Amino acid sequence: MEKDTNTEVKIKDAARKLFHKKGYAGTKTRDIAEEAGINLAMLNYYYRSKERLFQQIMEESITKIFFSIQCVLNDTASSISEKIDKMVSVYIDILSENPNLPIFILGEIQANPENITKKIGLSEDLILKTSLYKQLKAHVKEKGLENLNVLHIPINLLSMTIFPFVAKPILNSVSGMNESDFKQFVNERKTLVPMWVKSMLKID
Amino acid sequence: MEKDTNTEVKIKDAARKLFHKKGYAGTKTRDIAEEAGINLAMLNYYYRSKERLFQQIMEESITKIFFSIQCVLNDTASSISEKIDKMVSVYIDILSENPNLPIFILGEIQANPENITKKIGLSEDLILKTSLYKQLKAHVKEKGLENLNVLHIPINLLSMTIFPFVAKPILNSVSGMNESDFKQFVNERKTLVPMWVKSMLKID
DNA sequence: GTCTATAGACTGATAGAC
DNA sequence: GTCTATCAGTCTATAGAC
Repeated sequence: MEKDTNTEVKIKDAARKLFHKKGYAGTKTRDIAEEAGINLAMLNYYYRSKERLFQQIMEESITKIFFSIQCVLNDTASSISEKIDKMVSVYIDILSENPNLPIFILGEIQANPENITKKIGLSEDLILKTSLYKQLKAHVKEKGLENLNVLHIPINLLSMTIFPFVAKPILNSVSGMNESDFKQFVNERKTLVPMWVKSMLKID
Repeated sequence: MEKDTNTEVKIKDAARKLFHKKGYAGTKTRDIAEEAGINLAMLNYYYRSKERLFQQIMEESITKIFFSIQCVLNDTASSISEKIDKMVSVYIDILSENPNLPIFILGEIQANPENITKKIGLSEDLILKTSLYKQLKAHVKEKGLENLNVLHIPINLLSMTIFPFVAKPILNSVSGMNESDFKQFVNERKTLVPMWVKSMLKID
């Protein structure tokens, strides 16, 4: 067991912060060392190389954004309505604490599609095989919405939940929002987004 | 007048492609030269520096994604409904031809918020002072939706329109979509997204 | 305008002292 | 484990021939 401010942890925390903000190519190992308050040589002592350090950060990031909600999507005990509420709430909490996470992952995938999508297990299990997806398929049939491609629904849910965070700096500029305004705006969406999505499904 | 495949244009086309995909830090001048089929020295002959070339690409990109729809948003002759239809349609066409544009701009802003937001004129004119925004303010009052912060509406419109493009590589992996499936999926949204947003506003 | 060759600065990584 | 010093490779940019 190590104390929670030891060198290894400090390096990873600094790396996460800088990789998330600047991406792999935009982050220099010297910047990570400076941010962590340690020597450049320590980075290679603990993590062998910039590439290996990046892989660790990327794996943790993928886990956080893709697998955090899997238990919600696959809870066979909960209804569609409950899953929608929970999903939006969980995501908004995650993104509030990791605002740079979505652009980081999407940017790295765009720059290097083969590496990222292959390395991580992005299979059809993530959406098509979830309990939520099966419930949605049954629901649209029951409600006479057969013409609706069900995939639009989770996409809308994720769109309206994630997009305000990726557009946050622009929102600040074009609407004069400050940090506190943004917090309130996003908090309103915890109830609004589920309401809108349920309306698309004729729930309630 | 120059022929449309001259060196200067070839360099800019190559630079746009690579900057959009890899970002500023991830793009090397040698890669731009190779992609353009010209010599590295030519890049500096025509554009002085990587930084200046990037600024030109960035300005064009900002114009394309922010100012292309300003005429739609400020058309005093059209209704809210017509503006929504047009906005989604125009954006989907732009993004279909420039799929890497949103992540490029959002990524550069995240990496360097001061530079980008300040350099470009991201004032309140872009949304708060548009004809659409005024129409929306009047509409929610008329429909008894005063409790709704109007800003949620354009955010939802942009969310549901742009997000499928930024998540395209993930969508391919998790849903088995190919290029043709994606085209159809996005095309469906040209009618679905306006329908959903109008429903939020109790239009129709 | 276009090329080759190279200068000059930066970056990732390591050797070796402590 | 931590530091300083430095190597080897890469990157942007330019000088100079044609």
